[in-house]
Amino acid sequence: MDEIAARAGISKGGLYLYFNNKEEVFQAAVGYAAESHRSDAAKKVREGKSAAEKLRSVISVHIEFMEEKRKLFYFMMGGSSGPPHVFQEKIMEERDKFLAIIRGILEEGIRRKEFREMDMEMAAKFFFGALVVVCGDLLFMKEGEEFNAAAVEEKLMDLVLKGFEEGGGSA
Amino acid sequence: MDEIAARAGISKGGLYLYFNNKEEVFQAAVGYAAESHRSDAAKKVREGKSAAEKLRSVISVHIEFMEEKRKLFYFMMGGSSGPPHVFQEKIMEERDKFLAIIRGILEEGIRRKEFREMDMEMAAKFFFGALVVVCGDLLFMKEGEEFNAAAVEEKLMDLVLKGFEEGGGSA
Amino acid sequence: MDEIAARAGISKGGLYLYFNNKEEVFQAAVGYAAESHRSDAAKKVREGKSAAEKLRSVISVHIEFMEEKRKLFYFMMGGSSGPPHVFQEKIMEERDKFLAIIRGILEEGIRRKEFREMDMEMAAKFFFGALVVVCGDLLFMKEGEEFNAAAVEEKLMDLVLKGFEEGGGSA
Amino acid sequence: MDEIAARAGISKGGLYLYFNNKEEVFQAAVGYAAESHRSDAAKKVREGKSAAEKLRSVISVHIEFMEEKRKLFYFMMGGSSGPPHVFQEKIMEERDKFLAIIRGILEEGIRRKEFREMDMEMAAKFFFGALVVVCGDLLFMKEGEEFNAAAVEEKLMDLVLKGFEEGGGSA
DNA sequence: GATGAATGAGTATTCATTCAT
DNA sequence: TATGAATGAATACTCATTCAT
Repeated sequence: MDEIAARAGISKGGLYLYFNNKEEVFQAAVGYAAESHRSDAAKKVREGKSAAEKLRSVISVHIEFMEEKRKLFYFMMGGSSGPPHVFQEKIMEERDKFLAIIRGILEEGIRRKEFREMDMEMAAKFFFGALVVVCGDLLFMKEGEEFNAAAVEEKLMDLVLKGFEEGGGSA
Repeated sequence: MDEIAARAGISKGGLYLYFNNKEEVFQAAVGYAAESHRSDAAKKVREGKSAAEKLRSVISVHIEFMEEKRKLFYFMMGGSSGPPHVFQEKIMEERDKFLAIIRGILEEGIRRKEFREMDMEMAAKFFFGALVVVCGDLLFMKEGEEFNAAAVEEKLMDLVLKGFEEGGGSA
Repeated sequence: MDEIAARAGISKGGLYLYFNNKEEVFQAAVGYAAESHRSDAAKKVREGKSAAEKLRSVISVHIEFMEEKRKLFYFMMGGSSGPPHVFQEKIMEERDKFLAIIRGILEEGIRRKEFREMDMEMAAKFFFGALVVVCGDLLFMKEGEEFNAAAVEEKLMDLVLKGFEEGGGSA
Repeated sequence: MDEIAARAGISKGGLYLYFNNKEEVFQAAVGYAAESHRSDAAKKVREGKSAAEKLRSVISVHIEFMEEKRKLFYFMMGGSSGPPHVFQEKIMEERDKFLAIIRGILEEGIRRKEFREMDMEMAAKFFFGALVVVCGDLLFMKEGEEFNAAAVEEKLMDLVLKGFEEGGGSA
């Protein structure tokens, strides 16, 4: 809390005027970041024409998020005090809201026959997991290193849409 | 450390005969688990005929791992004290070794024309992320709930191989 | 201080316009309560004909005080922060003034041959202690419970005047 | 806790090996002191022939206690953390056990016709209050001052047995 | 004068680490 | 070798006090 207060530019006691304990600070930080992430995603998704285009928007928003929010990410991992209360309930809660956005896109894609029939619950997690791990590298970039967002976006979409298999639909 | 010593059936002081500090205990635990995970995976992978079959083996081994090692997983997440020392370097290190196995399978698949050309670095992370998040639910299963491993395996493989797109090669 | 200010109907900062610190607030509160207690006692004592009647007045005023000033009493016991600054000097100071009133009654009683010769310093404390502890129960009365003031007064006076011994002067 | 640990000659952490929190330290200290006080009193009381002699024993034991346990008394008044949880429940609890001893003596005295009929509950508090306040002075004695225990004992017993009234049984 | 947001010294509690036995 | 009692640095939280408005 000392450090958080210092970074926030207020006193330790001041933190407690707005939050009752560290858990609440944590939740507020996670909640705020997740909400802005989702609203960024939702906005860009709305602009997409096809479901595929929308998925691509989610990817690009996530990449931006990872580029900007490194610090917050570290805080989220350091987490609130004590054991990982069921793996940081707040994080899981926000994750689930994010998964809902993805599921929405999948539903639309299936309706439009852009995507094939599939277990959407799982497919959403599939996409989310792939996205998070692939973009996770952004947290470990050194000063000089480059991260070609456009290329990552392209390749990720390709894998998501066509899978690994040779002779897929793209042929 | 009290709890770790108790579970290990030795004294707290005894722990320090074998490890210099908590970080080392953590690293040993993670290292051991990851190694056995990898060797289980490697063994089963060797039995697979096709690259696809091998990827499927990775999935089934991971599911077993998650079912058996819940406790360890919590420990890994609770982690050593303090902030995510560069996101738990040891975990990342072991992850990278695991990614290497996956990359190996991908290479083979591409060579055999089973899989198409792709950025293997990214594809490995893609597969790994999807696998981890989809199987992460196993950590939150309640006593009574069921987890149909065979079905999960099936669906995951299908998504990995053919992607989301309608009219893929499976048709 | 937050709570005190709130109860006083002014702002926390305002408290510091009238008092320099919490200790002074405490002293003022104790002083005020003690003074009004003493003046109530003194007035009723003046109306008493005999010394015994006057002692009885002290008892009845104290009972009223305890009934009305519970809250204040808790505050006095919670006290200012830290260790009992020589057992709350202010409280002792006010106690001593109260003891003086009792001593005055005893003197009068002895002069009038109502009371026998005795160490008045001690006798005053004797009376005061008995009074405070017996009436202390008032602080712990539950909502429904009854406290028969008249009966308490009667019994206390009887003990004070005649003591425990069988075959005392009342016979 | 820092200070308590220092005085006890152990480390702050060490305190927590034996007590779970400050409240428990407080209770243990009060409990221990009260128990030894009561057992001292009980022992000396057993030696007394008459009920009066027994009451006198209680007085003399209490005087010794006050002389020896000043420090503890200060601690008890500084109390555990927070507000006077219903006036320090533990203290009240121990006080009640002490009152029971006094009541026992009173019962015996009444049975033997040494004492007259009276409300023993109240009489016990009466005696206890008088005793505590009269002997409370011991806490404030300066270095040079004298406290004549025998004289205090004598006078207190006289007041308790015969009361204030002129022409009592002592005549 | 009056306010209440902001401060930071102070305190109870935890837990990785040590060391006498 | 093995133990576990003891340590003390670290940390979340409180609350009397201040001061810009």
